[in-house]
Amino acid sequence: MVPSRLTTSSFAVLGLLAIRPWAGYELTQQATRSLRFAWPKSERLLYAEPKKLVEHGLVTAQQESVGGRNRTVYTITDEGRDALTTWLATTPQPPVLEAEALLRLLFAENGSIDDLVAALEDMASDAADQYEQVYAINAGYLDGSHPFPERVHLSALFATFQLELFELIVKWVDFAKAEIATWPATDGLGMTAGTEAILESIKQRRSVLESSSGGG
Amino acid sequence: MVPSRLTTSSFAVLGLLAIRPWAGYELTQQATRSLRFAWPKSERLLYAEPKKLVEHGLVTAQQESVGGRNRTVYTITDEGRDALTTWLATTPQPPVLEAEALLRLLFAENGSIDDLVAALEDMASDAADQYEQVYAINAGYLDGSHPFPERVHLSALFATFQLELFELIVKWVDFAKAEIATWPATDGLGMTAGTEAILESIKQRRSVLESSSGGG
DNA sequence: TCACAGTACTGCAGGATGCAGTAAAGTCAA
DNA sequence: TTGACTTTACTGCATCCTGCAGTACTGTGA
Repeated sequence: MVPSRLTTSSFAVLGLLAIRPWAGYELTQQATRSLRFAWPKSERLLYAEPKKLVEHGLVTAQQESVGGRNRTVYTITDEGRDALTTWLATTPQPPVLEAEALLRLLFAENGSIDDLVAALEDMASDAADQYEQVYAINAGYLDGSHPFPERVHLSALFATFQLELFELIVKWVDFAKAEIATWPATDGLGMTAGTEAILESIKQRRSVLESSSGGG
Repeated sequence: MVPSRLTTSSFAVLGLLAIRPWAGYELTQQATRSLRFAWPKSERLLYAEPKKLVEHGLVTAQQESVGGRNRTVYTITDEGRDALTTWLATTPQPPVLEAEALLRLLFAENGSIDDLVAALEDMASDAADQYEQVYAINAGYLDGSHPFPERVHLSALFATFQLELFELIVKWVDFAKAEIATWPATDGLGMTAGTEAILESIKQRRSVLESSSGGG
């Protein structure tokens, strides 16, 4: 049978296997914890990916007996390391954000002010929790407690992105709540003074990107 | 046959239909354009959703002949409006970010510095393009050119989130590039002076959320 | 008139998710 | 030591969702 094709998720798992060998279960735990904010995937998929990698010869599987119980430990092969390196030289997919709370903002005119505020507060609360988690983990790394100390330069840089993102969400929700507090209703408002001010401030904002390296 | 269950994507389409009736094709265009940054879904799904909504009685379908060609126009029902309002009172799913470029940062030790920088620049370039698009559309709304002027208060508020997010990405990539420029290689660096400084600054950051409304 | 872009979809293979289920081992308390 | 509960260690299946190819007709400019 022809093996199914390798996806970004395959390389996500392969990347973990490049750090050290993992059992299937460990892999799902590790991936949901450490990749949650860059490449969030279901446990079910994470169990399936290493099998696909074995079919492609990028990984080998060993049955192990720990305390009389079986588990499968996966180890990356030289071909696997090559495939990972090759993949890193390709172009990544653009980032994708899925935010149900923002969808509710766009359609807020069909619900109450309270519903809208509650949805945004949920988003902020999730972000605040995630901020706490990332903060707690990374602040701890200063004492050398990183599970793979030689990789801390990568984790730390990634953490700055996560924290800035969660901070942005929390702060934006505060801003949005202040604006919504001036609304008498969710529907039919159109160009209020507040909206005009927001659109004017957008127009002023422009310059921030011009000084940057952006270019496409 | 039992109709398949309504998903968040169903309500996304229902939300568009609450604004005005749309043909299937228009709906896919409108959804990919206006929901791209809150709820990005495939054209294929967007064609299927209104049919599901019809099965549930939330929408009606009319065959139309425009210039001898057929198309199906969908119109929301009263039940549809009720369902939308009910949905808006429920709790939203937490936001999800999928960023392949960040995955490449986490596994960068398996590739070159240039590969890593290129991946991050791709992400920044995508974000800069999206910034331009959102900027252009929203700056134009000041002259009253919004296709649904009574909804501009919602679009404008949403736009502030998008612009801040894209700006964050572009600026963070600049920061990350500056840090990476100090690296002699991608692998085995561990706790460099730069990494220590980053982790220290994370520790100092903490206070920013404490003044906010966050709380879960 | 002919190519090409836009309108207006459908079918299908296969990737991804959620949930339920299986089963054995560890953990804690009555 | 027995029983309840959690953790380890997965698999199967229905359904969801995506990407791609394909169909077919209309409008536009050269």
